[in-house]
Amino acid sequence: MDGMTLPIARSSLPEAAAERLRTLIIEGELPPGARLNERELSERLGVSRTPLREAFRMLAADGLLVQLPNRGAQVVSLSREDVRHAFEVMAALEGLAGELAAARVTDADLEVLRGLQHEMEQAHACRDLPTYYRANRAIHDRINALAGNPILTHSFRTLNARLHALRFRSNLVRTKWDRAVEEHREMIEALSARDGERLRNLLVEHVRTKLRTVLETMDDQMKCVTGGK
Amino acid sequence: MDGMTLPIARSSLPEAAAERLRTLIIEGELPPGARLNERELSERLGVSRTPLREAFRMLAADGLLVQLPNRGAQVVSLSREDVRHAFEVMAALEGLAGELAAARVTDADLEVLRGLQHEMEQAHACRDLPTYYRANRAIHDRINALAGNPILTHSFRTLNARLHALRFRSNLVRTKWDRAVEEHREMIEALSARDGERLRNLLVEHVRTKLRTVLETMDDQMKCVTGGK
DNA sequence: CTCTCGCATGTTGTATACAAAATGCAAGTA
DNA sequence: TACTTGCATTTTGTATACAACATGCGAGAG
Repeated sequence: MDGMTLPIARSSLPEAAAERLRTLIIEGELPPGARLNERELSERLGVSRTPLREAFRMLAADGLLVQLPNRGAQVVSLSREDVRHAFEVMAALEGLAGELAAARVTDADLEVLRGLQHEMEQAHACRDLPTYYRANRAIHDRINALAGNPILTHSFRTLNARLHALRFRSNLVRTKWDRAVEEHREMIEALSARDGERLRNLLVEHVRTKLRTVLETMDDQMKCVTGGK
Repeated sequence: MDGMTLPIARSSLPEAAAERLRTLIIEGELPPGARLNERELSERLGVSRTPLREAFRMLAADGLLVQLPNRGAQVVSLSREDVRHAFEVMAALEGLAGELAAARVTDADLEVLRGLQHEMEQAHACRDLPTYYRANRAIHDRINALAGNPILTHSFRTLNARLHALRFRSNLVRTKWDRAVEEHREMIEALSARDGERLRNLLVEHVRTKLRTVLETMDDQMKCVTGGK
């Protein structure tokens, strides 16, 4: 019998620990800059230091931690420049995803995307930010999946996780929010027309716009911290 | 005194081991598919299993190893599809690098690049493949560095390492070699003109051409293995 | 009073011992 | 002969002990 090869992939202890830590970082429980004490964390996660250290290595490779020799690991804290760099790469990756997706998308895929777009627009109309973000992310994820390139998807996810660690609750100015929704509509259009180049350009521009928004949010947060008094 | 903060970065044992393994893999000493016995390797590298396992995690994150729970690590072996995916992403990254580089390149940078181009053309004239490859790689590396985006550079290097593990001795057909050199000349031109878009297109096309070459080489090697008798 | 040096304490780095899982082989059965 | 089953051996996974290094504090000199 064949066809049932390589099914399981039971997660190992280091992987499980890494997954747990990833969540803690992205949820903000372990904030940027936090130092990670091995003994303390290993007790908290209920594993010994050995698998925990392997988990550290994995997260460091993902860019969520930085490890300093003999001084342990700490949660990465991104500078303005880091964010800009990450978004630049992100834009290129999303652009590629769009280009590839346009060449492979089926009518069934388009239906799903239109459904998500609809959901997103409703959330926009109701000013329901959480639902909006969920639908928004689902759309981007799906376009990426459509590209059918695991390496691309992996890079995309990794970069995304790094940026999510920032936890910018960008409380979205009306005009920008409106524009983002409009951009999404155009993206679906380009995809329907199988116009890869146009979709690429739209996505690149979309990500660049988001960068500007995020940077402004970071500035605001800076102001709150430094000039608040 | 300030300005001398964070200079050192003494390499830790796991990092050193990872670096060593990386070399062994890329040089082909550890061929694709090879299983890595922890005890044997730890003796060979003169470290214990603990740091070696951390090295494994790092290399796995780079995509040079795959780790199967309870079954150890083995050197990745790329399928045709994997190669195509890697090159697709590579093209996007190089394209981005070109675009950014064109916006930041100085006249001094251009002089260096023209020097490398000259070196490459001479190697081409002399049919000196090793020198050609070295100059070729130097040019691409430099364009990437010019982009001034560490995240981009890191992704680029990582993907490159993965592909180098293939060790395709593409014995370069004349026509393709000529064309590659010509493409490089155009790239320097676009860079001189600070034409980012053109440079991006050239680089994307350049990488796609290389993909075709590599795939053909892989096919040939396949033929040698399967149909050689 | 300030700065430096040295020690005490805590934290990370590595090796190793032990546990758990997988692998290969041989004997037994259909 | 082909296939299964169980055991011996090998290999990986985890915990822990010990060593090396970093950090912070206090005493003493300038």
